[in-house]
Amino acid sequence: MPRATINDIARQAGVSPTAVSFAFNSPARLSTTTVERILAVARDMGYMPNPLSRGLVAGHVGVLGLIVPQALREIFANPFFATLQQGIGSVCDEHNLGLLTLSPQNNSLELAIARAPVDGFIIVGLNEQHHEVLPLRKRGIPFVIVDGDAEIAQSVNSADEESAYAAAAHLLEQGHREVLILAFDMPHRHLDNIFYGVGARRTWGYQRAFANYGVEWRDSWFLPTQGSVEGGAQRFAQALDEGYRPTAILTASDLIALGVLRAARQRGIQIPNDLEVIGYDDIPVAELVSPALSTVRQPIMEKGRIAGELLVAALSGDTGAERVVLAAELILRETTR
Amino acid sequence: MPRATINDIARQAGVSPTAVSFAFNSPARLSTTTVERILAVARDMGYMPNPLSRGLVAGHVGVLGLIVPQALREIFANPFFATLQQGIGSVCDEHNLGLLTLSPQNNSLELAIARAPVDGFIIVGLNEQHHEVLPLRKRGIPFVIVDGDAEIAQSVNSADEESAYAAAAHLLEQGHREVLILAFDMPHRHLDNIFYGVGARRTWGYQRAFANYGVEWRDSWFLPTQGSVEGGAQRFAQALDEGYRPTAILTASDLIALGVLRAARQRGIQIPNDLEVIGYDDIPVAELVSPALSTVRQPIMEKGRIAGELLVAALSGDTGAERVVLAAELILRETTR
DNA sequence: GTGAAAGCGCTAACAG
DNA sequence: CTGTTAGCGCTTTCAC
Repeated sequence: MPRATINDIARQAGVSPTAVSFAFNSPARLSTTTVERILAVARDMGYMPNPLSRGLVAGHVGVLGLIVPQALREIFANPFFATLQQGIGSVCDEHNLGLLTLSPQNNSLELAIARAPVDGFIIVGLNEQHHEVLPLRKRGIPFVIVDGDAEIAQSVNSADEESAYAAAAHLLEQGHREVLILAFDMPHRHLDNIFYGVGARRTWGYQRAFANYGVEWRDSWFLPTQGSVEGGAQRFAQALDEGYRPTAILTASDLIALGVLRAARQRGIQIPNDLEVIGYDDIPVAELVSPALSTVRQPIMEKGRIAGELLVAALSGDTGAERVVLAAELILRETTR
Repeated sequence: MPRATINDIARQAGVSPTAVSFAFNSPARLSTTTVERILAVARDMGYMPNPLSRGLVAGHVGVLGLIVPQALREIFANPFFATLQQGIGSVCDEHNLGLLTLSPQNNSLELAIARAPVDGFIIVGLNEQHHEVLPLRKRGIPFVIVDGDAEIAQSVNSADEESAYAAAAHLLEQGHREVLILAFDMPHRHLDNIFYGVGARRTWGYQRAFANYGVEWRDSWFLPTQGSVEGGAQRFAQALDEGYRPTAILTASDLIALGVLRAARQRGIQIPNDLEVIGYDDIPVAELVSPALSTVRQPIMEKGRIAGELLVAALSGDTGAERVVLAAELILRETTR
């Protein structure tokens, strides 16, 4: 049976559809008895106003969209996103909003964006100029970029270049010269931003450190790695098999670093004695594992909270174009000496 | 500036709105040149069909709703939900759906449900008869219950009674008689199901074990606890302050158990020598912490996947009423002797 | 190959 | 205090 509509209720209660609408939205405008009668009928017939129709008329639906160029399955497996979502979620909680998490549909983020019943977007890991993001700019929908470059839109980033520099500098300072870098791996379909954004900024930081310490930069020691524990473990094992003999490793995320730790253990490599490892993010498990992971801490939750707040502000017409950059700091634990 | 509508595009391209619609949805019905012209204009003006209007007409929006009676902030901080969402997410990935996570709005889940632009719901931790869920049954919207009782709706649960029995029995078998239970704490507004659902089933399991081993059941040793590390730590510390001297503890979740571990360490209590602890869930960190947590493993991801699949099936008219119960098993690690 | 018109379910002027 | 009416933006028969 099809859902009851406002007209069904109106007919059943012997009133006009308007009256039913009022009963739900501005009960004060109806007599108490009418409201009660209408609500009773509605409850009886299991009626609820259709959120789509309502949203269509109202011009908003009370949902924020979170867009990430990865499968949902991967997003929810990643503590970085869990923490980011906590930040965004805290804003949603305050404003009675829902959070819709979206990933590419049929390999197209643009498609996912086009179909999303939301009031605005938070986009992670893509630049404003990205071809799948561009349409949003022309369309009037508010969005904020997290971990990506933006010149017009609002954005929230952390100090990637500086913190990457600090991590690399620390290792070089200790005398390391065989430093392997397990960097982010961008899927081909998103390749147009490989030279920008978070990955690029961190790379610049690494390169600046190498230059500063007079150490030769070798592209062959810069390996794109899938951003998971599994990915880190595999990439590191493969590197060993290929003959790499690093004395230190920098990774694009803690998840990757955790994979390195695991693979190292399996191969009998002592950490930090044989190999020093520095991760990135400082996700909660970083300090729980043993040895505890040295890493770069970025304020992920804060990132989410700020992104959420900027978006909510934009939704209510506040059209500033803030570009927030949060500080990040090197945390030395037990995977460095 | 307001967003461009289908009419704007039609006017600009010198065609009817119908033609524009066709250009997007059934390009075959238009001449190639017309389609191109329309699409060009659309791209130019940054036009995208409004998902709400489209959903209103089509009768679906491509979004699954996940309803949990907790704040979003808490949901995303909880590895149980992260894993559950991985399961649901894998189904969404396959079917090109988005996942909308919702929590109570103005303290009302019903309100959140009413406003959600989704095709169906997955409801966690509430029974079918719950007053905030009941309206869904009358309304024609498909939903599946996870971790809750259902007689009419579909549901996915794990073997709570049996696994709780196993955990308690293990401790009693070892000779423990001072067993503290840190159970789920249900917010007042959801009190109407405190005697049902997951919490109740586990309690029955505990009680059956106590009876079986001839150990007296004391309600005062059954303490509702907020389901977080913090909650577990506080509740345990408080219990100690109140004079409880347990030799073993059963907790409703690993998060709570982690809190117990932390508080125990602060007070110099040796685990497992002074105190044995068994958690519940087997979230990923459970085996990473030290000492590694003994716990009851339930297949959380599988739970999510099955719930997602049941819902997707229901969406396409498959109106079975499955009640799935997954196995759970006791995993003994280092917090038990 | 293209357009007119009706309607999805709801809200909000505007009358009465 | 209540109802009439006109859309919100889109899709979709059904004609032309």
